[in-house]
Amino acid sequence: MSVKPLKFVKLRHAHHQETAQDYVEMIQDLLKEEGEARVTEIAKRFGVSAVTTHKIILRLQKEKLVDSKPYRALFLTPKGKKMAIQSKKRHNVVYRFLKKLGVPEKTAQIDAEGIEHHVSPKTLRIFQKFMEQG
Amino acid sequence: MSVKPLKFVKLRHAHHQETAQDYVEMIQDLLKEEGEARVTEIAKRFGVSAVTTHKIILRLQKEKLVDSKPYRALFLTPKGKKMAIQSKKRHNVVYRFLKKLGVPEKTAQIDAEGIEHHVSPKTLRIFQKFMEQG
DNA sequence: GTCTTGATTTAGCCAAGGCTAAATTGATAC
DNA sequence: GTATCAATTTAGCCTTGGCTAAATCAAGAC
Repeated sequence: MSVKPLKFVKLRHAHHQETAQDYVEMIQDLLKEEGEARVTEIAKRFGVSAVTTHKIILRLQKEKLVDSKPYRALFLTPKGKKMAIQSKKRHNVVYRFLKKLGVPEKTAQIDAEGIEHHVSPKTLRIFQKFMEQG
Repeated sequence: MSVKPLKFVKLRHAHHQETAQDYVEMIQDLLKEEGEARVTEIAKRFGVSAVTTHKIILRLQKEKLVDSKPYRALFLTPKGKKMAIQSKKRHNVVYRFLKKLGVPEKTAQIDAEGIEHHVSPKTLRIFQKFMEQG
């Protein structure tokens, strides 16, 4: 058997993107639902402290995904918006795919949250086709 | 819309288990394939340094999943063996499920590696049923 | 028995994502 | 205009999982 680090290397890279994707998605949801996105509300929804959220937001600002002034609400940059839209789309495909398969609502929600970041474009297309036909 | 930290909290807990599961699976594979499991070979297969692997092994020893004496090969405790067997089983179900769906070999391998840790027992049973019938 | 060599371990660094406590600020009430 | 209060930020700590360089050890060569 040959040695295959590739899949594990990819896995580590995926992990590094997960937080960013979850956060931009959340910010987009809040902008839509509440009209604005604030650190405290994000923290509450993720179940972490506001400090943790704040630090992650700082990183996302450095990565030009999030835009904001000190002590003010958060916005997405065009880059952040694009990521949010793509993430949400992928999330929905995974979630609907699981439900179509017969996974109960709540379980589908929880599992989709974990699975979505590890579904490659190829697999996603297959999930989508399955939903449309199956 | 209500606030739901639960799914994200579960996600963080899942992450904390991932490394342990990947490592006990790998150790089991090496014991079977090579007769013994050594730090260097594990590191090579995961694509990380031997030092990183060593530190993770130390943690797994503290958690009573791995057993070994300094400078010697690694073994699984009964607890570690049990985890390895369950992980491998779940991994195989996810992998075969993806292939059954039509995902190509290599993609199925990569995606399964990321997805497996986020598939709940309920969803896993549905995957399994789909394979047996579908 | 000693030497060499490759494997393992230790030391010490970094980033990410957790936390609490304390300081700062914005906005609202008065 | 000032005081208050909640939200935000800073400071400082922890763990995990990365790394390189250096020290230690086991095992085979001689």
